[in-house]
Amino acid sequence: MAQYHHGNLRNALLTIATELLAEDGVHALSLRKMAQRAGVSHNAPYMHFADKEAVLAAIAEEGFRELSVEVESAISQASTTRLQLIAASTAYVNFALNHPNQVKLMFCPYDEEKYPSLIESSQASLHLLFDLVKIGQEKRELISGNTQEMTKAIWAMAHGVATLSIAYKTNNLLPGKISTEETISVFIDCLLDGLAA
Amino acid sequence: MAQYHHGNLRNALLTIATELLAEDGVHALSLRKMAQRAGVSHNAPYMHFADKEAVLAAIAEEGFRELSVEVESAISQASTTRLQLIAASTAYVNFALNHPNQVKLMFCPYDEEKYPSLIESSQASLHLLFDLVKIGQEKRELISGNTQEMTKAIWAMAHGVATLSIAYKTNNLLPGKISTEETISVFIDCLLDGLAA
DNA sequence: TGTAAAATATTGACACCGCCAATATAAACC
DNA sequence: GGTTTATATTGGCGGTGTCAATATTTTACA
Repeated sequence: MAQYHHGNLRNALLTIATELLAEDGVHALSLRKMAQRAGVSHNAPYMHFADKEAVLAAIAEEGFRELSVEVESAISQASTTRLQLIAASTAYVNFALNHPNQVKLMFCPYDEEKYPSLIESSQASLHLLFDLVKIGQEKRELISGNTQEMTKAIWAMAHGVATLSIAYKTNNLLPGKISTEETISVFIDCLLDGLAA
Repeated sequence: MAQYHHGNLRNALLTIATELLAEDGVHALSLRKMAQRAGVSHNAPYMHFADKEAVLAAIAEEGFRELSVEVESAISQASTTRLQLIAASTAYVNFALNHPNQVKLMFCPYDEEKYPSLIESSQASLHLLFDLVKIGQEKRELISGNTQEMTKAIWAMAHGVATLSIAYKTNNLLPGKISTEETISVFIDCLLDGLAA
């Protein structure tokens, strides 16, 4: 028998929302459809989310958490700084390719005061890369320089590959190359070794 | 007196749509509001656009055209390849900061068969950068190597800075630096000179 | 020039949406 | 046990994309 109180509606809604998002994009994600799939009334979600944007922010936050897990795992399986940077960036891009609609939500402008935990989890993701660069510098595998600027240069490159890969998913970003790792490897090598003659 | 036939409704709608998009984001862009502002009935837009997506694709296409103009102009005002790359990337990022919602539409996945002219204009934008790299190689200011891969590495970096700047507009991507050009200059130098020790 | 055809715009409708208000039910607390 | 609080429901409002049918204007051709 159906109980009046769902028990764990917030989590159930988030799971459903993430599914809807992955299946048909953000335009197909509606509070009413979420409620219907969860077997509750069309207004039940408003007990757990202030509005639709709050749902999107929660999905984005969860995305940063999952991204951090994958990037951290990838880093731990590589030895040199160069290989770690390739591994981390590959994980970043693969995550984007596996969750394109979620990643789009992750990099939308949100009100920081409304969603402080979102900012927190996004900064945690970036911090993984920062530590990588810092250790690389200490190991003398990277040039000494402003760690933060170097981190953001690498981040920008990985993020650019990720977002462009999403936009041009059908035709590979780098024709001829097959895997994400090969593609990323080329770009990270460019960044580490430089393009100037 | 108001005429039954508008005369140039398609262009008028596109102008209005671009305004609505810039003002309040894609969620505030509705066919009905466009029609209302243009002074036509709520179904008149369907004479000129198959559906809402077609409007978004048209806005994206126009965006690539404007981007090309600005990037080309920036390139022509710089001398060395390094300065041209900085100028082009700065123009790219500034365009993104000036038209954030439009840029988001420009880098969504579209059906290539539905919007062939959109693909065309986007490739034209990328070609500007490709030519820049190729000439840089010929002038021996860039290393010899796969021109396409190098182009896309630079593109990815510029695009990453652009999209991250949009997402984190409020707090500058690079605290301490002020202008976009300074920020970009740092990153392009990273890419040209390399980060490996 | 007159008329048929095509292009353009309108009215009306439907299902869906986010969100608000009022109400009902269940749980928690003392 | 009774009150307070959290949770969920019903009902409704204005807005949205899109379809169908209709009306008007322009174009094209005889």
